[in-house]
Amino acid sequence: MIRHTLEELLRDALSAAQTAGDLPTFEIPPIEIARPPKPNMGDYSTSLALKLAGTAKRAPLQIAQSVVKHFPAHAAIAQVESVAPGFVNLTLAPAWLAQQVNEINAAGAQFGNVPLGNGAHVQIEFVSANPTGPMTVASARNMAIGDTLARLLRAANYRVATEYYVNDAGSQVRHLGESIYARCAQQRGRDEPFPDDGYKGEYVNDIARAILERDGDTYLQMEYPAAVRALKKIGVSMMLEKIRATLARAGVVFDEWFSEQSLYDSGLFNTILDKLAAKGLTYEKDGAVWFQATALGLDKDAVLVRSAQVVSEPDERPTYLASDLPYVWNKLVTRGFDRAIYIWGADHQGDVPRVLAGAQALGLDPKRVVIIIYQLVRLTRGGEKVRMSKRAGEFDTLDDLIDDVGVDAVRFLLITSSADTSMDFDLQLAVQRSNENPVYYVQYMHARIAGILRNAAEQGIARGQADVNLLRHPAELNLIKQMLKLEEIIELAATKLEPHHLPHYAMELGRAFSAFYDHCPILPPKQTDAALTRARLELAVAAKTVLARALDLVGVTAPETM
RNA sequence: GCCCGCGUAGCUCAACGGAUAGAGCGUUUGUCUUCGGAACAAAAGGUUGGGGGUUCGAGCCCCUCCGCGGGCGCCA
Repeated sequence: MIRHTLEELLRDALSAAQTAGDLPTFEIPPIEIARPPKPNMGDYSTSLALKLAGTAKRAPLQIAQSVVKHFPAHAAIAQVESVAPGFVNLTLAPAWLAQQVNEINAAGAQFGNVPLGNGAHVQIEFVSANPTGPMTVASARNMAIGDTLARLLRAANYRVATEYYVNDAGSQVRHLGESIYARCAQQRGRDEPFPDDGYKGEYVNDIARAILERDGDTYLQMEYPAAVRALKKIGVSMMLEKIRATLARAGVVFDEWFSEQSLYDSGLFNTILDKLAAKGLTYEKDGAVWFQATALGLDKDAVLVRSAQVVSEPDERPTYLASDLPYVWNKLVTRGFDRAIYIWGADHQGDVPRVLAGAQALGLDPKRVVIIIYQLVRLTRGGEKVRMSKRAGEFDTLDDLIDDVGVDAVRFLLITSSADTSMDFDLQLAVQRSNENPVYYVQYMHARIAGILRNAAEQGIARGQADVNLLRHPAELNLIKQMLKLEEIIELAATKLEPHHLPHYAMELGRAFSAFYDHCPILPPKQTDAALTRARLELAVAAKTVLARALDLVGVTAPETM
């Protein structure tokens, strides 16, 4: 990556200046490179001279001048200059830039990959919505962030496993089973009361109907608790199928669907309790089992297993935290992931310290646990706040949103702002706004290139024997620079786990192509120079590849026609 | 009350502690007898919520107010 090359060259320059006595001897800190605000300031810049002024005991500008003086010659660099108050600006060489078109085309779909992760094994767990109803739009941001992150980390040389944590233990899924039972009975004409905590959505009726159709009255003839247990299992698996289908529409496929219940069935839950107890980090109080989180610096202790007085069902006594602890152990020890990444909404931020403390209590390095908190999307419809309650049956499904707005627009929109930003999302506006979503601009540029390539083929223009050195127009060089930036964006986004940089980059790249397209005719009859046609076709092919990659990383399609 | 996040152009949002704070949409104007006009070029639009502080340099870091969202239970 050119950026890293420049860092090394700057380091060499500093070191050479020290050897020559132009600068005093001091330890050279990590070199940070930025992009200057204006094009006439070059392509890259560094403020290292400003930062070194103290340690080097020289005026910033003087340090910058020394760096320029000792900067090694390099084919990629056309100009190095110092500028007040102490910046060093670097300009890339046109000949080198033009050559990069061949490099990009040689790399093809691999272009943009960076070695960052060194093959480390990372798990990303996301969505993990309760399997008690269809996916709602409330899960959309979680899904978009998690899946884009997975794609990004793969591009950054991590081994990535994606996982959906299925909350199939506890009272919520029991309520689902009870709701299905009630609907089955009602559909058979029985006067069965609907449970207070039941799920009132119409989809429960659909499930009941399907079950009656398939299995007849089997479950209605069973003892109630056994029937609920059976219907719960069937309901969960049917909901998961529905959720899986919705996710597939959105371009999201999970490597693993991990059952919460399995943590209890396997005995791992008890093992973890024993481990904590052995360290003296649990105690009993009022019939409940507590985790002594205060011993790890937290404000208060947390309940792991509720008392019989509070929760009658023994299976439902463990809290969320109780399963989070064996789960993190399972991730980091049983399965040996180097890092476990969680994507949680801001409504779970309070659980973060407890899980990290729990990991630490179990002797795991908390740095291997990364919990990304995203701010909740504020859903409105025509300015009115939308309430989301699966239990009351009031919610907007993700399927409906995809029907109305389209997968590409939804994903692009949701990933454009950083996880820390509370987004406003108006379901009514989203439909109208779909045509002005920037995603279409980027896709259009891709389709446009595809159209040009089709035209070229029709005109019998074959690729090959192109001399990319003919590419010297500012719009051509700028487009190449933007394409090269993909590597930096992937490295940045993967390092900081911030997928929102991708859509902004895609727009920037689209603009660069559009400007090139407007200023530089490619095909006859507009372009009469056959050699230039071939060179520009190479550039167009490269641009198409990079645009497609940028879109794919966000999970957006790159259409050949629109 | 305490904890976390956020307050940037009319709207939705960007901006490794760096240079004159940028995009999209919207508004206004222009370009082109369209290699795909879902385009390009330009303009208007800002005291980065207020006030202090640190720094050569602050939208970004610290303090403090105000506002918004979320969390603070043997709920899940």
